[in-house]
Amino acid sequence: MTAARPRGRRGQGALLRDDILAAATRLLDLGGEHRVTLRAVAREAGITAPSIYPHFPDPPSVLKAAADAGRAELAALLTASATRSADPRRRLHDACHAYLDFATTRPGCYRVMSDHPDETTPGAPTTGHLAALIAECAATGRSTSTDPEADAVALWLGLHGIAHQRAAHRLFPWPADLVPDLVTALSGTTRAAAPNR
Amino acid sequence: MTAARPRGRRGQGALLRDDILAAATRLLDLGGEHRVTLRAVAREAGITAPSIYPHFPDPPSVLKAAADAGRAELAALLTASATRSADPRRRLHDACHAYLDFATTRPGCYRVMSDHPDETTPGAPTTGHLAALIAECAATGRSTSTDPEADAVALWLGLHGIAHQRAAHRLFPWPADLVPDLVTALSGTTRAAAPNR
DNA sequence: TGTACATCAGTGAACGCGCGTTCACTGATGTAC
DNA sequence: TGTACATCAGTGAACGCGCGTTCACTGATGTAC
Repeated sequence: MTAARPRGRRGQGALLRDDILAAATRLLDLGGEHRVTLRAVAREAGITAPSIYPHFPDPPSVLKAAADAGRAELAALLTASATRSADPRRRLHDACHAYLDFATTRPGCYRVMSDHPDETTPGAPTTGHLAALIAECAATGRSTSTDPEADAVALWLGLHGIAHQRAAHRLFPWPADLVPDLVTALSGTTRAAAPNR
Repeated sequence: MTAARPRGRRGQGALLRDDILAAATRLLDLGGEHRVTLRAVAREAGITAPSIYPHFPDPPSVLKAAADAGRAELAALLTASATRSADPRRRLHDACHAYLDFATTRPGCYRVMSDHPDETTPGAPTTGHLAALIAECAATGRSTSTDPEADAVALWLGLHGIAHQRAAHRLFPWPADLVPDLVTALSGTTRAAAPNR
């Protein structure tokens, strides 16, 4: 339980919404979805439970908002990863590692993102980024992909499989080149340029 | 709630264990893990809640037992899938479809299997089957795999990604050849013999 | 500038619910003599 | 063969807990005059 939150000033009520979301995300990454109850979130945010109602109609909508915030955060990380290399193959691998790093450092948030997905576009924001990168590789002769959109979906699903099972078996000795091999196979890129990571 | 279960005869007490497990599995596939409470399982099995204690020490152990039973069931399906074709490539694809069919028809059970995994060997029983099939393909020149164990892990993770996200987006129009393409890419088999399924 | 008032951002007590868990018990069934 | 008894497979009532949700309220802050 956090120290009591000072009462907001008039007109600043919306600030509490962010505090609630931050508290929920903290609980999520600490102990998983079942820890995110209205009362627990209120305790974590230093307020009382009824104070949540003006900002969220019910508990599921808090989780949905946390998932949406996670997707926005992941989108920013993917965008940032594209600035770290000039080689499109390298950028593709960097994006995949950014995805997996997010899943590792924010396990509860990652999980709630797949359990409360963006219903209209599964894979958002990941598949869009990956498709663009695969298309770029294909356009410059670095990938044999003829359908970057479909290959991006397959690659995303592979990454999700890795992220999800890794979270369950943190100590298991996974194959050494699991990630680069999977990325290479599913993106149709040549093995030669797999980055040394 | 099921009709009251007739009281077992003397010496038949262990039968209730199977009834409890069956009730838990039913709830699992109907509504997910959070529906599996001791009281709900007891209602579904037609008994009272305290009757569960002689058979399971606590709620998590019921879920763990359900996951173990699911793994045994999946192992049997994978074994059965290997009898349907003489072509190793075809058998590999059949095994992958058997895996995905299990995940589709038993969603709650599949999910609890990944949430309560066999801690010593992740991927059991799937990776063992897949590794043998990939090795067979490689031995007969139908796969370029040089490390069937590692490739089986990657393939399993890809299948898991598909199974897990499909469950969340049942109506999404996934790429038409998603499964055969992913299986082919991750197993190193040649595209020519992908079965028409 | 002063003052009455409306509003905003919450609080705190209370409710009913389903849960896990305990305990004493019951009644049918098998067993010892 | 008959009968007393031990045991087994459960039952049913009760407990304390955390939960979601409601309601009347409070006290600081801004606003109208």
